Amino acid sequence: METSHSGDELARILATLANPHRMRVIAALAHGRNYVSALARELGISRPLLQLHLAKLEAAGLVTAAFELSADGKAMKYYDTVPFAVTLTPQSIALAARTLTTEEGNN
Amino acid sequence: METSHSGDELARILATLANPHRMRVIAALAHGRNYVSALARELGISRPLLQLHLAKLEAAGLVTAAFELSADGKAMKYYDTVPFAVTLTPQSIALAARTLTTEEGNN
DNA sequence: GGCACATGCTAGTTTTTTCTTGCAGGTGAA
DNA sequence: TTCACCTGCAAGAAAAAACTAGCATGTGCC
Repeated sequence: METSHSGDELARILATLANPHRMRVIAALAHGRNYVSALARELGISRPLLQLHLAKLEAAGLVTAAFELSADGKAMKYYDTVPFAVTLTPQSIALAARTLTTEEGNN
Repeated sequence: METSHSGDELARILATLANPHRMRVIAALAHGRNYVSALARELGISRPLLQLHLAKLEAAGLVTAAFELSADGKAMKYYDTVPFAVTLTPQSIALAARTLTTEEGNN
């Protein structure tokens, strides 16, 4: 299910998804949840970089994070995808554009 | 109708749509085609800036351009939206991510 | 203790994108 | 000719995003 987004929300979602790393993160998490260090190894990127992308995905509401204690007592941060469905058409863009809050008045 | 996109195509489409100015351009053109100078006035942005955004929209295949002679013989460049429909879900992202061509092997 | 694993954060660099400014060309009409 | 339109392009500045490197914390196990 998908509620309708404001123009700013939609712009943020699109900007977030429009990145190869983040697309791969979504793809990896679609197979199942994972914690950041393992995910970084799986994707072959550095952990700080992955954390940056995860933060953006979470800010856009596309993934969720949950702390969990492993069997040996370590705190792991598990990420999972949030089910979303966004349909883009000229009309849906036009509708969203009406609620954009970027200040006008530029030349 | 919408054919399925490669990961790179999808990324480009999303990056292109994820911009307030370009969303407004799509919205304006959804009401009807227009030429760039008039469109710039309508949107309240400078013509060079609009041309930049139109070029990106055209490169992403979201709008088309056509030259046309006005009644008084001036060459006008008319832009129009291309009907598109892209649905975004974790699964569709995952599918597209498999065809990304960004070189891997970074740390 | 020392190693291997987990997390977080931040400062600084590199790269990309966005935007402005300014110039060029063309047309028709007064 | 001059004015009001239309187009195109490019150089440089400004802003935003991406990325690296490094240091901090904590845990359990050998």
